[in-house]
Amino acid sequence: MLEELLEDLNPAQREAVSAPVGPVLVLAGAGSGKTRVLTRRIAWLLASGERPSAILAITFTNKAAGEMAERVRRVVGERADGLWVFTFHAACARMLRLHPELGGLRPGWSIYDQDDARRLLERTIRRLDLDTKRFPPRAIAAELSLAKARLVDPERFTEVATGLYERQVATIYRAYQAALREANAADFDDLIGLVVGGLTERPELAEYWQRRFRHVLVDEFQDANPAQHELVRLLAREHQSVFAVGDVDQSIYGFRGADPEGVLAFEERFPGARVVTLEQNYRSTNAILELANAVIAQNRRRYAKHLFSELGAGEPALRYQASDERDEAQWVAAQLRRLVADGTPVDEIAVIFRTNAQSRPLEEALSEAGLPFRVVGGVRFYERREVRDLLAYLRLLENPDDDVALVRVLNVPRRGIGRGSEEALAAAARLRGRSMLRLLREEGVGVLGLTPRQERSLERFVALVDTLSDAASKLRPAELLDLVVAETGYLEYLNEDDPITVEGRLENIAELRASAEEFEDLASFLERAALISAVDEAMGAGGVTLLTAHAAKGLEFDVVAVVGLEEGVFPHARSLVEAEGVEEERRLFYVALTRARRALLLSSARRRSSWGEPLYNPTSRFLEELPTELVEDAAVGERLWDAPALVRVVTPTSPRTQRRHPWREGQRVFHARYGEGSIRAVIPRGIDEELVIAFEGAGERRFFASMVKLRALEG
DNA sequence: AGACAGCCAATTTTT
DNA sequence: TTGGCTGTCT
Repeated sequence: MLEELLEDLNPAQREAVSAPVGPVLVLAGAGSGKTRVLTRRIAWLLASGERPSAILAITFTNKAAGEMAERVRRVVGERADGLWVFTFHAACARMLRLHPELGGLRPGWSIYDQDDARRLLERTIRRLDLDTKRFPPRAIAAELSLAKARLVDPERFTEVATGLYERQVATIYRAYQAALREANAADFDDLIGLVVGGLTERPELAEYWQRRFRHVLVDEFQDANPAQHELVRLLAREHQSVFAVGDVDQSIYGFRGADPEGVLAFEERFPGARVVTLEQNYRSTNAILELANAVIAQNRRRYAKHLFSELGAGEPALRYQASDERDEAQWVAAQLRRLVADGTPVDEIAVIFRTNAQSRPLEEALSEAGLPFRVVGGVRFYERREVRDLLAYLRLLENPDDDVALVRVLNVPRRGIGRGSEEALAAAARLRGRSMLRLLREEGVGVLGLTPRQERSLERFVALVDTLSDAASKLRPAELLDLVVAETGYLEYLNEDDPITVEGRLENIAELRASAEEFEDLASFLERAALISAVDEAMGAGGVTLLTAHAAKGLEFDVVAVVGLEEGVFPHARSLVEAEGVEEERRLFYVALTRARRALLLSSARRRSSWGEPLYNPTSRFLEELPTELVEDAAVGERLWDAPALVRVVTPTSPRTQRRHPWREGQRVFHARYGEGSIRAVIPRGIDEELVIAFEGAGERRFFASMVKLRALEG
């Protein structure tokens, strides 16, 4: 049984998987099978008789966590039940959900994502009478995030603050943390920080978790920040069984506090650690690996490592210098079209750029070339306004102290509660030391000194929230969501607000409902909604993938085009003035190159307009670093019309445009809340339909067919 | 309270 | 170029 788990592994992979229990560091080059090693190690531990619930496997993305759980399950089946395979944030959220006191939180606490955190921070800055020009919330948020990543709390921040500016930031930090606490909320960084704090200061809880997790495994270890390193250290304190897999050469999140030095310090932190290096690559041709090796060899701070593969010599990279970004995009499109005509599937192709802003000309050129494509990481699902609005309602029901959620929904849909009312409410709440909703409930609107009209609006809002609250404990999350939509008149609001976008927004709400459907309790649904970025949601549809180098990490494609190889673009201008900046950019370029299995296209533009202004950047230094014998220059002027006609183009279709149920007038239906009724009218609304249903006792109600949960009755 | 026009600023970003 | 915010007008 144990031996079986090692059969198809190479010697280095075997050594890692079967290492005796204790600290193990696996330095895994790109494409060297690190996920396979990690999942096999979990299977190995289970096969050795370890309980699943004693194992905590940590990743950075939900996608990676999902894949790992899936792969473990494939190997060990139901013996994987009870295993914790989570992101750092999800693992901490789960611990805090089980033990809110670990982080000084009360049950029902909220997770604030970047947007919520930024809003709270902005309010905090204004409240301190500081200028948001001088203290831009975005920049301050980044600074505080970095501080938290380094476990610098407000007290420590104050101690090390030099100069007036830093001292004021320290004041903001302190006030912001107080505001979070009052709202019974934790931001992303706090999820880690609060658990670390709790494990440090609460021995009885620390003991529980340290006993529970006999083994901690960490993927993408080079991306862990000091707070996360400390978390791993604390969790593994009792058993010292840490299995960390990482590649310093792929550390591309230094700007967010990731600390690849932590990889290098692993052996000090965990004495007696075994270190295994995986250098055999199972992904790319040797030409691609030699290009990547040559680039990364220019970096100083790294463990020397030389990737090789048995997948043949391969073809040199094709390089093209375009006149401008449009020319560049057209060249890429022409090349891709040729490759597709020759049989490369479109979803085995990626175009990688440094910044999202570069995608537009590529989208245009691919459209013109008739190639289907998808852009990864535009506006993300959970960042869409309608999704956030509805989640805010749900959050408020779970956590009445969540002022950020309250402010978000206070006047959405518009109900006559304007800035004046909001400010009066915020001030009064602050003065009386309670949250806004609590103040309204406990003291009424009378204490705010508002006009009768404003008071009435606020009272109506409180009545609405109370109605929803009463239902909250009785309904499943998806049903509660329906109720929120119905009671607030949210669909009508969307339609009035912007009829053009309403169709897409309805789809989003339907999708939110579908994901709510998977949950039995509100807290877990909200936790998931806050922690998932739904990057995965873009995956699946066929087409050329357009994405940033950051988003490309962990993915692989037959063909990769890396565009915009100019000084100031890639490497990014900002990196040129930062210490270690260019080295991180070089790692990013290395990540981009190593995504390719068979072929690489590299391009640059002599002229590129950015924000309307033309820029003339020299070609990227990274291009100069490539071995000349592995780079071939493309013929100048090769264009779309030189490429062969397409054999076939796969056009993505949206599965959600299909109707779920053919509702018809006169149909008898059952609704969980309103009971039995009959359909009075079916009105087409874009891709959706609006149903007018007359209920016995509940009167006439309107729903969108894609969202309402109805059971068809006979007759 | 809400609509609108002008102004400024602008990486990457798993969570 | 876009989007987000501020201040003014209705």
